[in-house]
Amino acid sequence: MTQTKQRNGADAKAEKRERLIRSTMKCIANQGMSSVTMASVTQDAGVSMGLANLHFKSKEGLLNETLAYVHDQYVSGLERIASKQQNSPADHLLEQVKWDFSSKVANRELLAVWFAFWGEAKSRPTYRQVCSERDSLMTDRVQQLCQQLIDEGDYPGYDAEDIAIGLCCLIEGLWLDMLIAPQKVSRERAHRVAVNYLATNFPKHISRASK
Amino acid sequence: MTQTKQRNGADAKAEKRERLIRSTMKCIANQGMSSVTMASVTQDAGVSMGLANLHFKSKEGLLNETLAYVHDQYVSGLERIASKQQNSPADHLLEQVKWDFSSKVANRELLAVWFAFWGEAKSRPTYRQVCSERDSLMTDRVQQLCQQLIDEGDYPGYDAEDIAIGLCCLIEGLWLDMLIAPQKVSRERAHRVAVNYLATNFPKHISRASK
Amino acid sequence: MTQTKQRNGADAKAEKRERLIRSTMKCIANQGMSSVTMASVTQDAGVSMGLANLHFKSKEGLLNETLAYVHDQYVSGLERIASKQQNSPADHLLEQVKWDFSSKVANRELLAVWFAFWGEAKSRPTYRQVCSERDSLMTDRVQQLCQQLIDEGDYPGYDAEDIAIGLCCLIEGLWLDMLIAPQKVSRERAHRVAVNYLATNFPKHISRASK
Amino acid sequence: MTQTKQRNGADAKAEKRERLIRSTMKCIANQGMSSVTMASVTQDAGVSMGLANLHFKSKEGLLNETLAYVHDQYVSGLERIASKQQNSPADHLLEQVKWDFSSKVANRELLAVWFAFWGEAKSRPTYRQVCSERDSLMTDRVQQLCQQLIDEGDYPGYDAEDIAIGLCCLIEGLWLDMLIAPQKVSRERAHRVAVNYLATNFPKHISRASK
DNA sequence: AATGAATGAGCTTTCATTCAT
DNA sequence: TATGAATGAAAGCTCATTCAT
Repeated sequence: MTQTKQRNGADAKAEKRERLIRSTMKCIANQGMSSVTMASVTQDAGVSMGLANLHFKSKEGLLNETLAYVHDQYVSGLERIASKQQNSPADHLLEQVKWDFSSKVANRELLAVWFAFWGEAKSRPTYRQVCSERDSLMTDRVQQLCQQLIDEGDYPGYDAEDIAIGLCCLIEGLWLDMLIAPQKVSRERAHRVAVNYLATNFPKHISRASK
Repeated sequence: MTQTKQRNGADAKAEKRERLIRSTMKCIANQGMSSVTMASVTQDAGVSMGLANLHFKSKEGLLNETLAYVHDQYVSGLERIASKQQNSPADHLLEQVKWDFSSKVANRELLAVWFAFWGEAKSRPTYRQVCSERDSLMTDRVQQLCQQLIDEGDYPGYDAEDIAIGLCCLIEGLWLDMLIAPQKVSRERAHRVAVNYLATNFPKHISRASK
Repeated sequence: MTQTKQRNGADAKAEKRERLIRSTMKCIANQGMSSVTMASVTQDAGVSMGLANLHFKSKEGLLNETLAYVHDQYVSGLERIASKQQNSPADHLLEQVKWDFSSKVANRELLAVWFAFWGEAKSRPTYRQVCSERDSLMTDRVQQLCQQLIDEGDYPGYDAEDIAIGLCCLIEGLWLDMLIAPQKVSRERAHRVAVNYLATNFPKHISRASK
Repeated sequence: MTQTKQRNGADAKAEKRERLIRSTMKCIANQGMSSVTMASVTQDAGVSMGLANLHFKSKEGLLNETLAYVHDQYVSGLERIASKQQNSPADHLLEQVKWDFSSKVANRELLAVWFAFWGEAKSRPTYRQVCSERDSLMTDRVQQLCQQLIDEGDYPGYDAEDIAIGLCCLIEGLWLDMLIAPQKVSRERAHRVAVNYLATNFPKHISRASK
C-alpha cells in the first residue's frame, strides 16, 4: 500500500518532469530559444509556473535537463545500434546513418531544439559540453568503423579521422538544411546524400543510392 | 560647406551604424543571442542607448541589419570569386571552398553569429528568408559547376543537385564543428575534408589533399 | 490503552511544537527575520511543511508562538527569583541582574531573536504587546525594589521610576551590544556594568564590582 | 549652458536618490523591514519601480545605501559637536547626550530604522559592519571624555571603558524603549535618565537633572 | 497525524523603448 | 544628432498555503 503510494507519487513526479521537458522542446521549436518563457512552457504543459521551478530549480535547470533529455535519447539510439550484432562495419555504418535520418531523430522539432542549443553553445559552457560530448561519441564510433573499412579495402591515402569527421559534419549540415530548407532537402534526399558520401569513399564496400 | 557637412554627417551616421552592428556581432558571439541586450551592445559601441533605436528603430531592426550585414559580406565574397575569370569549373569550386574556410569567413565570431541566427531561424521568418537565400545562392552556383564537371567527366549515376547539396551541407557541418569542437576540427582540417569531398566525387578533375 | 495513546499523541504533538519553535529561533538567529521561511524552519526541524501549518495554522501563528515561548521563558525566570525569599531588596535586584546576564538569557541566539522581534515590533501590534508587557513586568518590579532602597537609604532627589527605567534600558542596551559587538561587550563586562549602575546609585546598599 | 544642463541632471539624479532613501526609511518604520517592498517604496517616492533598480542596482543596494545614509547623518552630528570648542569634557559629554535625544536623532522614524537594521545585523555582515562602526565611534569618544573626568576628579576604582560602554548602552536601551513604550519613556525622561547616569558617576563635574 | 506535490499571488529584476533636453 | 534618465510591461523566482493521499 505504502509502496504503491510512493510509486504513484514518484511516477507522477517523473511524468510531470517529462511533460515539462516535452513542452520546453515544443516551445523552443515553435518560438525560438530566446522567446521561450517559463510561462509559455508551463502553460503548454498545463501546470503552474511554480512547479517548473520546484522540479528544475530554475529556467536554466529546465533547459539543461531538456538538453540532457534529447542528448540521452540520441545516444541511447546509437548504443542500441552498436549493441546489435552487425554483419559488417559497412552495415553498421549504414544502420547508423539510417537512424540519423529516421523520423525519430531527424524530425523538425528535435532538429530545431538541437540547433537552438548549438546556437547558444559558444557562450554557455554547459551546453557546449553536452553538445561536444555527443559529437565525440558519434565521431569516435564512425572513425573506428571507417578504419576497419580502410584496413579491409586497401584504400590508399585515406585518413579515417578525416573521413569520419566528414561524415559527421555532413550529417549535421544536412540536418541544418532539413530545418532551414525542407523543401530542398527532404529526409530521403538527406539520407541518400549521406549514403553516397560513404559509397563514394568506400566503393568496394558500399554501393551508391539512387533516386 | 553645406555639402561637406552633410557628407560628414552621412559618414558619421554610417560609421555609427557599422560600429553598432560590429558590437552586436561581438555580443552575440560572446554572450549568446538570448543574452544580447541593447545596453550591452550600445555600451560596447560606446554610444548611448537612444542612438541604437534612432538608427535601427528597434532591437529587431538592429538584429535584422546585423544579419543582412554578415549576409552581404559573405555574398559579396562569392560574387567576387564568380566574377573573376576562372581557369575551369574545378578551380572555381576550389576557390570557393578556399573562401569558405578563409579566416574572413570561418572565424569563430562570424560562425557564432551565423549559428545564433540559424538557431532562431525556424521561428523568425525574416531570419529564415535571409538564411535560406544565402543557402540557395551558394548551392545553385555549386550545382552549376558540379553539373559542368559531370558533363565533362562522364561520371555515371551522379546527380548534380545531390552532390552540390552534399558539399554545401558538409561545409555548414564543418563550420558547426569548428565552432563547437575547434580542437578537433581546425580550419586546415575542415578545408582538407571539403576538398577531399570534391576529390572523391570528381577524381578526374580534383586531386585529394593530404596532411 | 486509549489513555496512553492519547497521552503519547499529546506528548508527540507537544514535542513537535517545541521542535518547530526551537528551529524557528535558530533560523531567525542565523538568517535574520526577513529570510526565515517555512521551508527552512521545517527542514531544520526535520518535519514536513504541512505539519507546521497544521500545528500553528500559519507562519504568523508560528512566529507569535515563538515570541510567546521566549517571553514565557524569560518571565518564568523572573517569577522564580521573585518567589524565592530574598534577604533584602538589594539582593533581589542583584539576583535579577545576575539572571539577565546568565547564559540562559543572554546567549546570542536568544538575543538575536529578541532584537529581531523588536525590529518588527513597531509595525506589528501583536509583537509590540508582548514586548512591552515583558518590559513592564521587568520595570515594575525593579521600580518597587528601587523605591524600597530609596526609602531605606534616604537618597535625596531620587526618582525610583527614572532609576528603574535606567536599569532596564541599560540592560537592554548591553544585550544589544553583546549581540553587535561581542568582543567589546562580554557577558562578564555587561554584568559588571549593570551592577556598577546599581552600586553608583545605591552606594549604601550595593558595592561596586571590579574587574 | 552645458554646465547647467549637466548640473541639473546630476541634481535631479541626486534628488531622486534621496527621495527613494527617505521613502525607504518611511516604509521600514511603518511596515517593518520584512514587509518593505520595492513597490511600496517606489510608490511612496512617486517614481517607477525600474528607477530604484537603475539607481541602486537592487533592493539590497537600496537598503545598504539607506543604512549608510542614516549612519552618515548621525556621525556628521557627532563630528560637528566634536569640532566645536567645548568648555570642558563634561560639557562636551552633555552636549553629545543632548544631541542623542534631540528630535533629529531620537525621532520614532529614525529609531525604528535603526532597530530594524540592528534586528537583521546578526545575519547580514554589511549591516553589522556599519552598525558596529557607528558604535565604536560613539564609545571611543565617550571613553576619552570619561577618562579626562576620571583623571581630573580623582574617582577611585573607575574604569573609563566600563563607564563609557554603560553610557552608550544606556542610550541605546533608552532609544529602544522610546520606540516600544513611548508613553513610559518620553524624550525628556530619556534625556534626564542619561544625564543622571553621568551625574551619579561624576558628581564633582555634573549635577543631577530633576523633573 | 503527517506528507509533499502543487498552486498562485506577489516579489525582485530586467530591458526595450521613450522623451525632454 | 545625440543623450541617458525614466518608464512599465513582462520576465524569473519565492514561498506561504492547500489538499489528495
